[in-house]
Amino acid sequence: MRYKKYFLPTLKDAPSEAEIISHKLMIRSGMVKQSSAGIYSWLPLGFRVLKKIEKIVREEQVKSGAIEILMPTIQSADIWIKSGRYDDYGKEMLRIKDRAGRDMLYGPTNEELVTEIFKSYISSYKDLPKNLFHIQWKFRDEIRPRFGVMRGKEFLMKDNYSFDLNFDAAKESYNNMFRCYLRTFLRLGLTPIALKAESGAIGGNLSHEFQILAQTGESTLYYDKKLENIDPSTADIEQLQKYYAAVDDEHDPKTCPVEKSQLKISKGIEVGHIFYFGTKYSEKLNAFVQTKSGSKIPVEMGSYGIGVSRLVGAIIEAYHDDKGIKWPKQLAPFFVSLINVNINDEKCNQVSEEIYNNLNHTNIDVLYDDRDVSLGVKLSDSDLIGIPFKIIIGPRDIKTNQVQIEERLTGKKFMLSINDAYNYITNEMKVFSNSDN
RNA sequence: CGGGGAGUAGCGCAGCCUGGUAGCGCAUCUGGUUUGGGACCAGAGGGUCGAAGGUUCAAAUCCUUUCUCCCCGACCA
Repeated sequence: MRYKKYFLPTLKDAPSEAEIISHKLMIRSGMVKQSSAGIYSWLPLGFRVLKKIEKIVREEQVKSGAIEILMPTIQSADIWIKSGRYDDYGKEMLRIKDRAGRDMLYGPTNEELVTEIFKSYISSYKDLPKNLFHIQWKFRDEIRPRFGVMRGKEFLMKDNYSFDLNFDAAKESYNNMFRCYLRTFLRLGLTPIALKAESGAIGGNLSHEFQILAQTGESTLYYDKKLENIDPSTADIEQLQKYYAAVDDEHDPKTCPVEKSQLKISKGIEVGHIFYFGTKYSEKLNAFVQTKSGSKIPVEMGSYGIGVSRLVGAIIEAYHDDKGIKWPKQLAPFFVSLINVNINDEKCNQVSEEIYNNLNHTNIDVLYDDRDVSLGVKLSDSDLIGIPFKIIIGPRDIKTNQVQIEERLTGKKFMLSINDAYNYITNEMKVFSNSDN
């Protein structure tokens, strides 16, 4: 992408409406624009990151056996009346009437709808288990939206729903998702902390919330040090659930089973939540399946959510410095920032174009800064938007066919020949894309 | 919803107390000089001062109503 052709409105000063660092950086880097309280437009840069996070979340779902569907944002009130939640959900639910005066709503979650889908087609134990997910915009009319996209009214959520014959199978589905969540967050570059949680409005009796560690998080977590070294491929869920982790208001130093030296305290942001709720919805909405013996029993369900748009803010909270965002490579909107120091220098242009074309042919996302502005502006914009690598092509070094490489995460800077620079970047790209799988 | 704060140019702000017809920095545009970490000089454009009503010869400024946004709390992916 050529910068001059792109739409990337960066700002030196953050609007006064933004309070926390991720919100400020998202506005300054031109990722989002607030439309009204808690509702945002995603500008090109933010949209790229959102899609990358969504892709990783999706891939991990699929790997874990969930099947993707897409349910509508607007739902009819009648299934919510059947489940009893039309009244329970209260003012958080945005209610709408269509032209015929029918009661509709903008979905805050999808238990009812997915149960309706399930029961329309599945009636035998032979078709179980099933696990359906979708990634769709939700709307919750929050009393007070805040922190930018971290607590918006409109947000992108991955939610999935498991259907099983009995409790043991449902528990296996639950544990499968538990593992999937750990893998997903680790792959996003985050340290996930799973906490036993109250299940709130969604209802149920087995529930964990997933927080990620970030200095500016909303809640204070007390947890066993060992949780920081989870290996998702070998982790034993039963074992993991025994590790201590609690939010501050549930932590009691007198009863805490973890030695003081083994106890870590950190701030966290909730990015996921999983629930087992049994037959709560299947009974009310008549989602019954026939067992081997011919009897009909309500299907056992669980639901699992990840706040995809919230993750954008949460990850920035975890990855930034005073210059801007420091995207983990797998999430960066562009992998490399190609900086032409002087667009009026013929050799600089020629070499820049050459590297730009080569990177494009290798399918490496490159932002070519071809603007006629000073080097400082280009460098600080690149730092602000958090691109992992810079290739700096300037008249001084190009005389000896050298370019400078700079790594955003480490601050490492060094000179390479033009060819080596290209090879270095493609190699970095390979290293990180292999480590994902 | 309770408590607090703010709406003046795209962004950040001053002016309001003490009414006299709007200003600064950044950004934008033009010309020139520059160019290795947010350049400089000269010039230019851009605002029904959130909205409505009132007081007054005169309102960004005083009064009333209203809308919006932000922060703290209860709620949540």
